[in-house]
Amino acid sequence: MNKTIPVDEELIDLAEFLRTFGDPTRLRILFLLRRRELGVQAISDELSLQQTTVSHQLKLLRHLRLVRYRKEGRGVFYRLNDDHIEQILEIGMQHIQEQV
Amino acid sequence: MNKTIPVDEELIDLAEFLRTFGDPTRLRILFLLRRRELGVQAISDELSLQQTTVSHQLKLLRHLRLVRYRKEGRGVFYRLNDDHIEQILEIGMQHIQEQV
DNA sequence: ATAATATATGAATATATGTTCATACATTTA
DNA sequence: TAAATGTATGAACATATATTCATATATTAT
Repeated sequence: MNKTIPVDEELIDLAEFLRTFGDPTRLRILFLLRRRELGVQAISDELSLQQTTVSHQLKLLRHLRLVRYRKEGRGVFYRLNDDHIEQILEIGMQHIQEQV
Repeated sequence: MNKTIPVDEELIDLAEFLRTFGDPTRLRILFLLRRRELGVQAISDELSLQQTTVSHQLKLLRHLRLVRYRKEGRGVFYRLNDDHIEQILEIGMQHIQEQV
């Protein structure tokens, strides 16, 4: 394993990426999308969040590539971007469920 | 795999845990500790950070169990808590290094 | 006991972040 | 084209967070 410290730009990108997992609302959206692809409306309804709140958070999730999306008709459908996302959620859950 | 959404308390704990990876200073500390156990002074010197800055961040890292520590003499020596920490750093690095 | 060394903590401040309101943009239907 | 539907965006506000300064606590050495 490579034990060097990443350069500043990488550290900033990495922090930005991992920070995106650091909000309960975004986590709810991610856990929901872990099940299946969903549109904005469906996410809002399922989680009882305002559409604008969901859209703002999805914008972040898109930019940091935690989710992908496709447009169909007047809807936009989101899903998790790749396996990394589920892996981090999984490891995180393991960690917090450990006896302290 | 279990596809349910964690309950609120878990979501808050998980967010708090993962958010802790979301700052470049803390990431620097974690990558440094990935190599070997280190005292506060050594961390400050190595990363050119003030001792108080490092102590404040280590307090966070302790509380969220990203690091463990042991006291020896007048020093306090920190190391990564468990494999989860390295795993998340590793997956995160993979993610940001992917071609966009 | 006093001084020296190592680490931790509280308050203050500047910056970042999440949610809401208002509104814009895009696509489909009438 | 106008209305309806679905989604996105900008500004504002309240709260959270990172760093610094001042100082406290703990351990060792004199």
